[in-house]
Amino acid sequence: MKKSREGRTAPEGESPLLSREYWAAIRVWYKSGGRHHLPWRQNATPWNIMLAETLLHRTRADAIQVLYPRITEEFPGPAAIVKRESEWLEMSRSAGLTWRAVTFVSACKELLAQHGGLVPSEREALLALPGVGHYIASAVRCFGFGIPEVIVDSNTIRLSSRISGRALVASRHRSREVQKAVASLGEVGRPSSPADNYALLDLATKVCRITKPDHWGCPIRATCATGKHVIAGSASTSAT
DNA sequence: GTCCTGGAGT
DNA sequence: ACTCCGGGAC
Repeated sequence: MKKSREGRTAPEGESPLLSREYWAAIRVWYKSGGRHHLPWRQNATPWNIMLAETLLHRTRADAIQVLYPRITEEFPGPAAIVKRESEWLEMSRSAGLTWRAVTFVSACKELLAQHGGLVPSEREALLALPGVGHYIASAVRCFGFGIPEVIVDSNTIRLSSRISGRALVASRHRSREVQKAVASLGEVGRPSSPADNYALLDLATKVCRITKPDHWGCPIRATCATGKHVIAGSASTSAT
């Protein structure tokens, strides 16, 4: 009921970065190039997503991939985490967490105390949980609840930056500028569906990599400022 | 040794 | 807005 932020007018309607045809190309690429095998995508409940995103925070997906099935089996909900806290801490420590795992226990206690042990879908309620910021809140809402969201993380910031050719500083991911830039990735500039957001994340990690981006394997290279530049350059100066 | 990543404290 | 956190990959 109260969605209007205090931003004066503001709606300048971000122009979409990707046309309908390029979104179609991304979806085609995603069918074969997406990381559909990631275990937290198989059974994407709000709890599983919250757990997975917490684990993924500071670790690579490969490392969590092996640990995740065991953890979800051992801890199917916040009650299990609270009940066997030391087991949780020990198990998650091997993934390279520490204080984050402790924070997660606090979040689980709040889930039990204030949300009947269930992960809430409201953004404000999610953000109120310890260790849950904008990224995890959006991920839980989108991947866990199926609500279209703009996922702002280093991957989508990098995508937006390279496609538009506009430099974006990832450290300012909370700034309005970056939020809008990432939002413009969505078809018609709106929040994307879970599948589309998975596609963006996979494209970012597998093709639009931090180092050595695979421009030639990119389904949207023709509309990407960075891709166009590189490919045009290679036409005259290939070699090396 | 350096960088990486999102949240929180300052 | 800036800085720290903690382990792994390189």
